[in-house]
Amino acid sequence: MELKNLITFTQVAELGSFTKAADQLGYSQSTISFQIKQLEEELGCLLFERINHTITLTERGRELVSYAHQIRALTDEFKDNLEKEQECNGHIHIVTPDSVCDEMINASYVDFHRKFPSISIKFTTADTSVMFDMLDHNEADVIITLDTHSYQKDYIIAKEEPLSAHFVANSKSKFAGARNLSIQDIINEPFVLTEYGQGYRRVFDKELAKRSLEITPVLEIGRTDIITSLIAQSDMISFLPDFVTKEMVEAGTLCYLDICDINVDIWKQLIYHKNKWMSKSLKTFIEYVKTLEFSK
Amino acid sequence: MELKNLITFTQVAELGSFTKAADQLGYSQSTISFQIKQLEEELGCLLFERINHTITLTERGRELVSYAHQIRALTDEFKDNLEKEQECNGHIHIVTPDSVCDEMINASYVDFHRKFPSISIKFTTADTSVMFDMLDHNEADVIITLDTHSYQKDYIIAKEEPLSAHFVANSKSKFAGARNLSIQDIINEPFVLTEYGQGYRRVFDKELAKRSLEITPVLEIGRTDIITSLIAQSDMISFLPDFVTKEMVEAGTLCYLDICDINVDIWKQLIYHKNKWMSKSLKTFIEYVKTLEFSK
DNA sequence: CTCCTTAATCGAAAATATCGATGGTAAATA
DNA sequence: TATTTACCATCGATATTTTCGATTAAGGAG
Repeated sequence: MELKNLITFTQVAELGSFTKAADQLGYSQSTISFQIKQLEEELGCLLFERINHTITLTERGRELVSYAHQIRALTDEFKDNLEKEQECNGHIHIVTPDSVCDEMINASYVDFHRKFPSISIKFTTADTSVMFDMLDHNEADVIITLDTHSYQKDYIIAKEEPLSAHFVANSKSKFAGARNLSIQDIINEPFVLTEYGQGYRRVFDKELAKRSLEITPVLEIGRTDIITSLIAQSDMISFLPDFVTKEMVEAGTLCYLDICDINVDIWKQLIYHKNKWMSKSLKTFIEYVKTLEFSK
Repeated sequence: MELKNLITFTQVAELGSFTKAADQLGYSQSTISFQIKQLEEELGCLLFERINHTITLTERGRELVSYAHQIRALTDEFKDNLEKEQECNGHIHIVTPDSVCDEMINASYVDFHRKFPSISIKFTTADTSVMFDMLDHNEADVIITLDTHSYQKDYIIAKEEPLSAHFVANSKSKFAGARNLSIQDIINEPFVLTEYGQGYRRVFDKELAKRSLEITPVLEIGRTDIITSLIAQSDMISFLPDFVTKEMVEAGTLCYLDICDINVDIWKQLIYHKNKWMSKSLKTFIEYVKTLEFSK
């Protein structure tokens, strides 16, 4: 039972004539005969009675008219919805490190939701490698990484920015205000760092390794908000991107340490898979993120 | 958007695999690819995302699944209904003379309805010629005629019986009990006859005409129940099929007149059009009527 | 590193839909 | 009454569409 035949059928039923339906639908009359016959054979019942070359709907035919209309209504409704959706709604799954998630929720989410209320967003946090796996398995629509400035042919980088990062401590720390410190000066202090899984932590470790140095942190944790609040209450030191600490530094709670002999190259990248179907909402989201100052 | 494709689509969505759906549906895998592609092109949107040879439903795809299920449910419901109807229900339009209508309603309808409660019947009364017109225009499903023993290639006679008919009068009539009367003896009495439109009335007139006789009835009326009750209360005479008068004759209210020199050949016939679609209910009805004593 | 699975693609073959012409019938018209 | 018109069924030829099988490319598992 194909939709095409059903449409022909309803047209015939409405017009009460094969010939008229043929004209209306742009078929030849024999085609209409064929299509109706096909329907009748498939359903195993007569839909029209033909007596003296005029047709009358049978009982079954009348019922089919009703069903056909319902089916028609459903397909129309679906197509209407499709067009409306061209407008913009849908779900987006975005995966980021904890820190970025925090930042985006605090800084941008309310605004985004106000502008595009019909786009629903799911935030998940994950390690860099997991994020790429998720892209590969289409479990994430976009990811944001804090890592080296990487490039791979399977992924598209929608936006990227170098990120400045500093060693940070409580502003009452003995290192606060000290000028031209060396990494050696602080290497034995108690460190709180993000998990190794986070890209920029790996970049950081690699940079130390170049100098044959290594830090064994007293605490490793993904949640950067927890790290900053810990540092604020103790003499621990961390190494964090500025966007995480900026607020507290400006408020005078934390301060950057002036370590001159290490320079970590971290990038913040907005990435999606090259085969990703760009729904309107996904495009909208990406365009929106592009307007943001990434590392403010 | 053809139903075939929708079925394929739902199967793919359910199994999460083109290949599995192909196996299940008995298609080759390339056919599934083609059908889905066809759907996607027609709808102008991606239904599945393909990343690394695995498929994921898109937002639209998920919606289509829901619509497809609804459509599927509708067609299933229709087909179920079809099968149930094989059982037997529907409407039958039967057209008869007044007299037959009366008889059938009184004698058989209650029984028929008890046996086949899901068959609804519409009775209409009409003249013989109108009845045949109605068959020709498929306005009547079956007709019952009281007429000559006729045969025409366009019609199928499902059942037929010769019908005996008598001149009848009030049992207190001066002719009651009289033996070997001639038509001449009663030709000038006041007659009440059925309308000329009823076949057997025409047969009757023709028979008289053979003898160069003619009756001008004092009243012509289709309703034979009215004729009989009139006769019962007056000295009028009528000519009626026995099934109409039998009861009152047995009750002693009316009596047959013993007219020997006229013999009217009337048949009761159950007729339908040769192109008529024999629905189960129509078949049932006809079979039922065949079990009846037609002219009891 | 190899085997297995997956989906896309392509050309050939098969199946199907469509058309136009024809025929028969009934109704409308002259 | 004869003629024309309108209607649907049927048939053979044609056009279109669908399907298949083989191949390709790429990831995943062992």
